[in-house]
Amino acid sequence: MWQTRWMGTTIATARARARAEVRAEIVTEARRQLAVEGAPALSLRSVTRQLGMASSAVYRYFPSRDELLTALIVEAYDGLGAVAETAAAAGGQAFERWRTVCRAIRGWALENPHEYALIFGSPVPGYEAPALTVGPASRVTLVLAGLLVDAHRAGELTDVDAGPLSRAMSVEALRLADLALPDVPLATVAGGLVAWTSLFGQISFELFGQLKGIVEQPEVLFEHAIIVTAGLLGLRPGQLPGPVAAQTEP
Amino acid sequence: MWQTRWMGTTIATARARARAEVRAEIVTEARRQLAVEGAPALSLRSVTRQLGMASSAVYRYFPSRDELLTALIVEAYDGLGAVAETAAAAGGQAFERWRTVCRAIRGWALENPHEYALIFGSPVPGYEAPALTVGPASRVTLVLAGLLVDAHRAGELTDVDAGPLSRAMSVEALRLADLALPDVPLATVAGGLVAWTSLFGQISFELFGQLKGIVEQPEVLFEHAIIVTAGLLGLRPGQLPGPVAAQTEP
DNA sequence: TGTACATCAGTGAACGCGCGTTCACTGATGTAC
DNA sequence: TGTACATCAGTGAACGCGCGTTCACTGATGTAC
Repeated sequence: MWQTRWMGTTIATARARARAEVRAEIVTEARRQLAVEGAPALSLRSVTRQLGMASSAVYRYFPSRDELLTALIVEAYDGLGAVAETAAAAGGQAFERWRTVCRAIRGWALENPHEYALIFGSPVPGYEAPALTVGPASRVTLVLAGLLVDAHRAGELTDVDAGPLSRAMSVEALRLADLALPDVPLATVAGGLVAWTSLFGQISFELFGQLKGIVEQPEVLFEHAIIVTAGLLGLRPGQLPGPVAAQTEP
Repeated sequence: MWQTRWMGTTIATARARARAEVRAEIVTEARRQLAVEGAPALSLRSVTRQLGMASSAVYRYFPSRDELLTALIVEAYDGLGAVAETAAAAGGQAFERWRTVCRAIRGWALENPHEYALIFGSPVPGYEAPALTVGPASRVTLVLAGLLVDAHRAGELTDVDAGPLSRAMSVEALRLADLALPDVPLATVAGGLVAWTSLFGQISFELFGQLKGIVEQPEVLFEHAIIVTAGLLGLRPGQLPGPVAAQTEP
């Protein structure tokens, strides 16, 4: 079926393709179980059981459970990163983009709570994320950074009035600016860091149950947080405080 | 040894005391293992092993592993609550108190990372925190609320300029104000919620390794976050931007 | 095109582990009279 | 003060479980000539 004139390479490709397919099946099933039961309940045996293979077969694809976990972590980061990138690509005013990206990130988290917990929850003791997760992990962060760069270039950043930065904070901000936020004012970079941690702090509190009994409609608080954190970046809503979309009823 | 004239009650008390002591030993040992290995590695068997008792003995004190976990969660909340209360009791200007409490909370988290993860990290699938954790859990939150109430009474709150609140946000803020923040302006209540999630978001990012490779000195960013989030509450540093204490060198 | 050989995905049994929980028991502690 | 009885903390063996990982193997897929 796969034979062509270049038999050797083509057949080799077919085997490699089969290999890639099984590998993908394993990851897919693992992701499914992660989504349903959460990371602690995920085991190689339950994955292979579900796939109808011997439990030892998985070792042809992953040298250990940790490697499979790593694959899931990478998938999670990539999923979140893709969502954020798509949201940012929609364009529009800087404030609107910030809002769109924030909502997209929260949306992804609500749809994939266990994946979110996997990457933003308590670290698994004994597990050290390998270097290859760094790239996927930075996609969201780079989206946020790019947003600030664009806003600055478009002249949409107003001054941030948090008082002068401490010297040490200036050093941190300067290093980051050189890295990913060229020309963005340091006060905005510093505020951006706080907005960044706030954003995920908000989502974690919601997902991990910390708002229970205190905030009845987390999405309402989230919308408020978007506005407030935008202020930390030097972003203001358009001339009129536009309609707040997510005021859904309970 | 314990005999007195009221033998019955006294001896009964002695037995109860012994019981309480063993129970405390179990919890102490469990807490020790939690601190060293983290919650996932904590098992009844390892606790009793370390204590030199039969693994079944623990069932005289805790009907299941989850009950022991609950005890640890309560202890963690109480520890954090006590630290926050002490910090708030130090008095001073509203901004200074905010800063002191924030630092105290972070200090506790850094000293007790696994306890912090236990209460603010990813929830354990299948474990539902029982109602008796609610009281200890609210201690920190009430400290923060009290701080705003005091600041308002002392006239130390300036206006928060985040634009008008959405109607839904006003409803949330009003309910909370009635609950624990009498007379505090709704914009401050709303900002306080965001500051609250930011505070813990910041700490979680630091503890869970999310700042790695991005922020070199987390305490520097934390000090900045204190100032910035204070702004969300309508709190400003004193007349002069006072010395920032935690600018330690690496 | 045909044949001998190499590769390698997948098997199934086994190892060794630690876990939470139950249960019938022993013996010390406390109680009632 | 002494004795019969009740309570209950702690024991030790056992149950049943699922886990990650290893290993010698089979048989299909691919390669070299």
